[in-house]
Amino acid sequence: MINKGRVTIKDIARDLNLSTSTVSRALRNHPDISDATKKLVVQYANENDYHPDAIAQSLKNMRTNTIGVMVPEIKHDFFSAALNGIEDVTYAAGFTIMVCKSNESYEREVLNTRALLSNRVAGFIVSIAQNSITHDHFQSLKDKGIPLVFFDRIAEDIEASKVMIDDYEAAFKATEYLINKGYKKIAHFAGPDNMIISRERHNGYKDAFEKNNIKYDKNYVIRGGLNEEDGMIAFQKLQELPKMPDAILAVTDPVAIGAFVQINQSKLKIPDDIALMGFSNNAITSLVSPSITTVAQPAYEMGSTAAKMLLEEIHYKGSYFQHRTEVLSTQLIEREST
Amino acid sequence: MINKGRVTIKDIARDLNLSTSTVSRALRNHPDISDATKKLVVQYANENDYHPDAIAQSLKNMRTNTIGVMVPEIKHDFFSAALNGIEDVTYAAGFTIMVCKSNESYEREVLNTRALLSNRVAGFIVSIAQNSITHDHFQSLKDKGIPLVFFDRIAEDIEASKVMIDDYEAAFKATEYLINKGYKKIAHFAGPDNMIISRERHNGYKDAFEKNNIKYDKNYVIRGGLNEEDGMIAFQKLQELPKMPDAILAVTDPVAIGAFVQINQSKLKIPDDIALMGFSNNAITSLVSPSITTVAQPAYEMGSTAAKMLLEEIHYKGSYFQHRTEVLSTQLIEREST
DNA sequence: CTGAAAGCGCTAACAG
DNA sequence: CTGTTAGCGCTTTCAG
Repeated sequence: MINKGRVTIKDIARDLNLSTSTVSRALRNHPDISDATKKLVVQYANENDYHPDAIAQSLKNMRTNTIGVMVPEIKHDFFSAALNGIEDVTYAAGFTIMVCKSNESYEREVLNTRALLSNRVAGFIVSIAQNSITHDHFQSLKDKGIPLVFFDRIAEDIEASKVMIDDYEAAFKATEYLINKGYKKIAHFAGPDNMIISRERHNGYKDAFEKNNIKYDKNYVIRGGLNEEDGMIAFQKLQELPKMPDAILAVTDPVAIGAFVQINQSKLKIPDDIALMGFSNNAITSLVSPSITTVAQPAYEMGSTAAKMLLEEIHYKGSYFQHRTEVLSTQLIEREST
Repeated sequence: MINKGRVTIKDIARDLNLSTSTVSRALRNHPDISDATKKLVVQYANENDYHPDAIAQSLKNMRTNTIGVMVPEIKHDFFSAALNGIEDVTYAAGFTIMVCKSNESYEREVLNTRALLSNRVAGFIVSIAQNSITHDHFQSLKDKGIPLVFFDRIAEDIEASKVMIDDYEAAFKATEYLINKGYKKIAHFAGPDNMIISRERHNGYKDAFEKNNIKYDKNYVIRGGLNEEDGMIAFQKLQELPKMPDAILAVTDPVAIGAFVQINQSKLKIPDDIALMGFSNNAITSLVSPSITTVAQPAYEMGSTAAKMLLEEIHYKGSYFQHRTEVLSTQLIEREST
């Protein structure tokens, strides 16, 4: 056994005086093979701890049972929940996932795409990095005919399956909820302008004012990133304004948490001095005190849906796969912070 | 181009009137090849978007640049932080990770081990499932000569590299801290007895009483799992006791959070009626109110250290690799709950 | 029902 | 400096 105890089909064939093709067929339960031979081979394989070499199979079949997943971060609640959903679905389908994180960096995203490509993953599930400049690396996957599904942070300009929520509507409703609660000066901690989720949420926020005939104050829109540090920074910027708002709508829960921490370090009280609202329903928002009102985003389902759509495309036999965009529903969760 | 636009060495060789071996060597910057040929080949490869097929390389070289990672859960703070550390280190070394989760299930752990094995991962990084009965599947990896590193949830009976904290000492100090704070009846929400981290933490807890000449009350040890639901259940069991304790030491932060939620639903107040202490320093423990005292466990470092040790073993050229056990240090973080 | 042979993409002796 | 050849482990025609 040259390869450190790894039993191959060849070994079995030799020991059993059969050809490799017969062994291969017996193992895959091919109808041509007699039951006697099958039994013999399978038993021998089990006894000798034979396991097919997925690498060799992949090379031969020109396809792997691996799915490439790229997320900006692993540690964030939203993404780790989505990963959970992806893993559950792909596991059930006999696939394994290669997980890469872009760390919100364009360069790392490009390099990881290449690495996953080199590993001939059967398909990609991607949530785009905050700093992603172009989408050429994703377009080239489509050009190569590799199935690709985006979730949450999607690319509009690429024809692919997508899983998202209605960010516009969710932000609109969130803002309207605050307005109805009586808040008049509502600030928005927005995300980067190059990201669709940021833009949509910002637009929803903006339009809620219009519909309710309230003047929209540009100065109350603080632009930044999507993570906790960004929420801290945004609140600091807010404090430099001549007049503080009476509510904040954060583009994500991490941003809300960042703001939460800073607010608690100021003399302001939530919700009396300033209300706070997040976006995602991370576990933490229900546990802090006061608990934070937020928009529940079905992270696990977004992941599992993306995985299901990808598998569908991978298994699709026809010539032209019709891409869909699944829009999952959100839910406003009212808590103590508003 | 038969394989959907994928350029191979063969294609380049044909178009450039060279042999495949020359192209292969030129691409890998082999000294035998003339600079002129190298330049020609490399340029052509770039222009035509050539990327080496990692599957074919792996088959040929009998090794992949993939590392198999198995965790009980992805979503938990501790594991997602550890995954982050693993991903950063392996990415820097040019490896990609295949991530599987066992869902705390023995069967799934075994199946995943097989799947990763089939994919010929260069090595394994594992944190064992709560319900893992035997470690045969891991032993068989060692038998096959595949590098394996355990972190946090280790297997004592397997000779492999390990990354852990001194669970005994950490629990001992945590308990002693509570004792010194004046708490007399300290309950322990312990983990499953088959897990080393549970046993060690339990032993540390127990011995702290002995050293301080305090009687240890078996009834105050509630055994359960390691997750949030388990903390909830444990607290319910605790309430059935004739006399409530004045403090709880939870085996993990999720268990502490579960208890936290239940306590808040009872009439008891933290820390006046009952103190609460966790284990890991999950982000959430600092944000809830009252914030929870806990033992900081360096999750990211445990992951990155495990990855470094694994890479070391993978790259080791000698005949006998000396396994180490790295014990990372913990830190007691005092907060409002005690 | 079974076997021989070719080939997936790549690398590495071995020859020139 | 470059080419020929064989082979990694597996599947799959094609031929008996």
